[in-house]
Amino acid sequence: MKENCTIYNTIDIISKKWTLLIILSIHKGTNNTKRYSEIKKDMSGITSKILSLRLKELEKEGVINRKIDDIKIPIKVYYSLTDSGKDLLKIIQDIKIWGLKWKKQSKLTTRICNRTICKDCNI
Amino acid sequence: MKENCTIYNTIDIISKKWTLLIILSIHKGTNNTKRYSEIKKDMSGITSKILSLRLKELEKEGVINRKIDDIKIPIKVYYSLTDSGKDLLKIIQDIKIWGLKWKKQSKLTTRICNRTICKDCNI
DNA sequence: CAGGATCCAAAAGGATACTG
DNA sequence: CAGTATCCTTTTGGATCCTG
Repeated sequence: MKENCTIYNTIDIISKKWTLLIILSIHKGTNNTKRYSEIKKDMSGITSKILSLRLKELEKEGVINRKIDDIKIPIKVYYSLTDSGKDLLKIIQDIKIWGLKWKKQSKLTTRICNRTICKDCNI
Repeated sequence: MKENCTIYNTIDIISKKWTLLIILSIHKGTNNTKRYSEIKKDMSGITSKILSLRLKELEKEGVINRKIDDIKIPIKVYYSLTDSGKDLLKIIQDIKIWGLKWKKQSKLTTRICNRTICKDCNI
């Protein structure tokens, strides 16, 4: 089952901690692009190790692109969503909608993101 | 971020190992209902500990219902999807579609579920 | 700036055995 | 049948320090 099930395998890709939030963060950037340090600033609590790990995984999975500008120091690295990455935004939004619909009451504060366009998530 | 983000929290609920597959398995049952042992039989590889753990989590989250029939021994326990559980099926299907669209080529055997209605997943 | 390296803590999951 | 209990392994994530 594990080896052959599309859902099982796909869940494996997208369900890791921070992953979907990272995709959202990149999506928020101008032209779907954001730099490493900007993403890190968005994710309060993430460490550089985990962030670079996730970014590597996502790049390997073809969900994001990595573009390095090392013409001048300090170098800058830009991450952007690929087409498949952009395709994930719909799923992320559906997950959000499900959460708002069914989970809003359970762990709630007024600070939770509950607008159609979320202030925190921008989705 | 962790505390207030709907997506972050919702991901936490649905991304655990086996969770979505369990939901699918229950969905496959007659009237969206399935017994513990039947679910276990569906998930090749899962242990009873993990299965009962997931079922408890999902019940607590209001995604599934648990109905016990202990009139005669051996007792039987029936699990079914709640409305919020049924609502997740759409998301699961979208995840599958995403996986089939973007991941089919990457780790592929012909045995992967790739029909509109999957033989393994029934979704 | 964008990470890599190292070490460590915690969590998650699996194997096995047992029970009302 | 539907789980528990116990023990153990693996995975994951975090803290801290370092570097081209």
